[in-house]
Amino acid sequence: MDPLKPDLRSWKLLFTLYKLAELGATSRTVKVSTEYLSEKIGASQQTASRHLINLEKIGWIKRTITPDGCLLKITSQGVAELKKLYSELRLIFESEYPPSITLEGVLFSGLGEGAYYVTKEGYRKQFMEKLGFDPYPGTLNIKLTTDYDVHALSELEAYPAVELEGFNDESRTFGPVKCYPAVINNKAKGAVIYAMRSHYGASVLEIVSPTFLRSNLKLKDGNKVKVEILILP
Amino acid sequence: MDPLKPDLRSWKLLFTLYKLAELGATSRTVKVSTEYLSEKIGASQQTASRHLINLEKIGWIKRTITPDGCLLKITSQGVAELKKLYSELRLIFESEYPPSITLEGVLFSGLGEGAYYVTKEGYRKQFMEKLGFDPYPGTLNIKLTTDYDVHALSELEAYPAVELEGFNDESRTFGPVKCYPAVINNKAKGAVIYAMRSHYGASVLEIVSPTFLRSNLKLKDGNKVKVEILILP
DNA sequence: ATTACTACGGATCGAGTAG
DNA sequence: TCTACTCGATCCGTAGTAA
Repeated sequence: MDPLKPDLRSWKLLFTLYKLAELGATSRTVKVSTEYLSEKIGASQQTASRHLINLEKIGWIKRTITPDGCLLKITSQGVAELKKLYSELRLIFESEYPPSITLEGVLFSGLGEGAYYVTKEGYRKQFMEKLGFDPYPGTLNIKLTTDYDVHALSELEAYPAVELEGFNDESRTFGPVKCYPAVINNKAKGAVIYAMRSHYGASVLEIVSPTFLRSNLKLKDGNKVKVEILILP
Repeated sequence: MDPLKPDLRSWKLLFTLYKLAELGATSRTVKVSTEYLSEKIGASQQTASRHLINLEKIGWIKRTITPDGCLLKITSQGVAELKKLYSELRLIFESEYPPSITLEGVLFSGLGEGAYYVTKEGYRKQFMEKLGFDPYPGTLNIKLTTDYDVHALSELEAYPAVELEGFNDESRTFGPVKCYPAVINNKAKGAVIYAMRSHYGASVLEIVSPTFLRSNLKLKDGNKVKVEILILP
């Protein structure tokens, strides 16, 4: 029943809350009988009553019982719950792109040159500015193993990215780079560097992060790694 | 499990569908394991699996099982379900007014003059045009009995209405009238006529409909009548 | 590693009913 | 009438496990 950890249980209540919102309970105090509500939610009068009791308990509605119905109003907390649902759906339907893409692959040791590029001041400054972290001097190389993952990565190209500008060094030119914020193994923050180099073809993910992930996440070569790439809205 | 009649049961599946949409399954084929999905919906792997089976059964998703996860895409039918939810929420939050207001009162016999006004060609024509029905020559008078109902009726004034224009007869002038489409006792279509006359003060609802409601709904003086007033978006 | 079956137990529901 | 309690029945999520 913890509203902070929405699971199937509180979702049932959210459905009832949603139906109350349909009756106008977000803006006005509405009078509904539990019998009437039960028809709206497709359950029994007793279930409707119980739901109202629980909704009041978790603070999503304010309830006053009268001899011929309940006077109900959704609290600001309840409205916030519905708005959360609403804005998530808006993101899904109004955004051109999916909110995230999750890929999986196998960790392997690269040639160590990721570190070289990442520590170049020209890039490093931009990592801090645009991604919000100072990159650990080294990258994680993930080999994609399935057709699905390779294909999904190729789709990524069309999505909006964080763009790092190219720059000139004393000795050479460094090209522009595209990055995508990402979450590694559901835990660590980082970013996928797209096409920094094409040594490995289109089936390798190169990941930069603020910490040494191999030790932080206890990763070894050959481990499966999950990378959730976040698409900018 | 009937998708056309959303209840607590199908809502559970809609919840899972919504979580799949968050993963981008509306626009792409996504690979998710039932274990991963179970975390997203706050349930067990087995429950996630069952939900996917049921979602496929009712045609909301297309599913391909692979050795390391399911390839899932939400069907157009599934997307339609989510859009229905989305547009309902949009109506709730983006509309200035509640979608409907339900009032209750007691039927009583009026002075019979409702019939006089309703049959005037000047009004009758507009009823047919703007409300879509030819009014039965007679109205239903509902006396509101609780403070809640009287107060709710007074709020109605601020909401957008169907406006019938005034007109001139040989003998006199008929003023403009505001109407609200309504459903009587969850069954019959009709309309509330607002302030056609103020004989009864602010605690009486006058209802016009295409049929003789007293016989149609088996109503007698003193019966409780429920009127759901529909607010224009 | 997956998916998804069976068995079980607790959560939830609806009938009856009290207040 | 209304709400909401108790109490069986049912449902459904979970554990264990097969494929």
